[in-house]
Amino acid sequence: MQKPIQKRTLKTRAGLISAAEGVIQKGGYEALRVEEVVQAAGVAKGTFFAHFRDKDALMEILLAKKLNAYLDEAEARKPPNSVPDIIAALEPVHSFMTVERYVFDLLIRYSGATAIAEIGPIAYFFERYFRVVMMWLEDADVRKDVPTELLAEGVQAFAIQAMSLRFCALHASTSFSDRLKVYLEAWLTPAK
Amino acid sequence: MQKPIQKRTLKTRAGLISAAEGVIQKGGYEALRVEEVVQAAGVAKGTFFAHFRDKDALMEILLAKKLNAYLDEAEARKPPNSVPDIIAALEPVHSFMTVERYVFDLLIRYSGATAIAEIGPIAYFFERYFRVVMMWLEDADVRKDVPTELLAEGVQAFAIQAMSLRFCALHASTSFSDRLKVYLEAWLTPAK
DNA sequence: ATCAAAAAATGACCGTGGTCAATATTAAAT
DNA sequence: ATTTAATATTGACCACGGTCATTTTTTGAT
Repeated sequence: MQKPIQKRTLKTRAGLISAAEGVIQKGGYEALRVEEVVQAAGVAKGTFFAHFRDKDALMEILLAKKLNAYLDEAEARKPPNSVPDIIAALEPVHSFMTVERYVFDLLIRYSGATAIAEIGPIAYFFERYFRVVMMWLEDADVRKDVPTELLAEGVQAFAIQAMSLRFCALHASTSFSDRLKVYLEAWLTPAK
Repeated sequence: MQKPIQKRTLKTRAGLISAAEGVIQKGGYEALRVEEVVQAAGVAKGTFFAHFRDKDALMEILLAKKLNAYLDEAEARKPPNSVPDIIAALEPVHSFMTVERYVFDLLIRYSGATAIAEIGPIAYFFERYFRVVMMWLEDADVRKDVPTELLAEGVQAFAIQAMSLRFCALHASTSFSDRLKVYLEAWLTPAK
C-alpha cells in the first residue's frame, strides 16, 4: 500500500555506497570499516544498518556491481567458442573475483541462496554467469553427450577450484588461467 | 634448541579442546563462544589465545579431527571402483562437511594454504582427501585419457559444487548425492 | 499553516573476538 | 634450597560489527 520511498532515503543510501567505494579505493575491501564509511558519508552508524542488513550486505552490492559490469563487457563481444577463448572472455571476471582472498571468500559464501527469500546480488550474479556460459557452450565446439546445463555447472565448479588454488601456496606453481585451461579441456573436449 | 613443552601446557590445551568439544556437542559449531569454552575449561580468556592463534584455529583442529576419522573409515574398507561406490564411500565425509553452513564455509576458507608456513589441519585434510580419491581412481573403471591426478582434482571440485548447492534454495530439489552422481558420471566415464 | 502519523536518523550501548603488560609457575643451574 | 631465566596464565582492555529506544524529519490531510 504505502511505500513512497523518500528522496532522502535514496540520497543517504547512495551516499553510503559511494563513500564505501571511496574507502575501498584507498584501502581495499578487507580493510573497510563501517565506522569509516559512515564518517565519510556523514551519517550515524545506526543509519548504515537501517540501509543494509549488515556489512556483508553492502559488500554484496558493491561486488555484484563490479562483477556484473565485467560480465556486461564479456557479453558485448563476440561469443567465444573455444576453451581458450572462453577463458579469455571470463578473465576480467575471474581476475576481480580473486583480487583479495577476503573478496573470494565472500563470493563463495554468498554464491548460493540459503533461502528463497535471501537471494542476494551475488547469488543473482552467479546465476547470470551460469546462463552466459551456457549460452556460449551451446554454439561452441564441446562435447554434446551431456546437457549443456551440466557443462556450464562444471565450468563454474572448475573455475572456483582454479581460483581456490590461486590462493594456495601448495599449488602456486601453475597460473590460474593455465590451470583452468587444463580443467576445461578435459571437461569440455568432445569425446572421441 | 630449548623447547621442552611443559606438561601443564599439554593439559591446558587438551582441556580447552575437550571443553570445546563439549560445548559443540550441546550447541553446534556456529554457536560456540570462546568465553564459554574457557569457562568450561577453567582458564582465562588470554590462555585460549596463547594456545590457538584465533577461534578459527581451534575450529580447524576440531573439524580436521572429525574429517580425518571419517576418512580413516573410508580408507579401511575395500577401495570403491565405481562412481556410486566412490560417492557412498565418501558420504560420511561429505555429510559432515555440510552439517552446518558455518562449518562448510570454514572448510572452504581453510582448504588451501595461503602461505607455506600456514598449512593448517584442514588444508592437510584436503590434501589427503585428494590422495585417497586419486588412489581409488587409479584402479577404477574411469576414463584414462587424462591424468588420474586431474580426475581427482575434478572430483573435489564437483563435490564442493554439489555441497554448495545443498545450501542453495534455488537448487534444493535434487539431493546432494544424486547431483554428485550426475557430475561424476559425466566427468569420470570413459570416453567411448 | 497546523497537526498527526509514518519514516528516517541518531548515538549510547552491547556482544564477542582478540591483545598485552603484569603476574605466576616451572625447570634448570648453582 | 636459592636464584634465575624461560614459559604459561591472567584479566582488564580494545576494536569492531550490530541493536534499539529516542529524536528528528517528512508527508499528507485538514
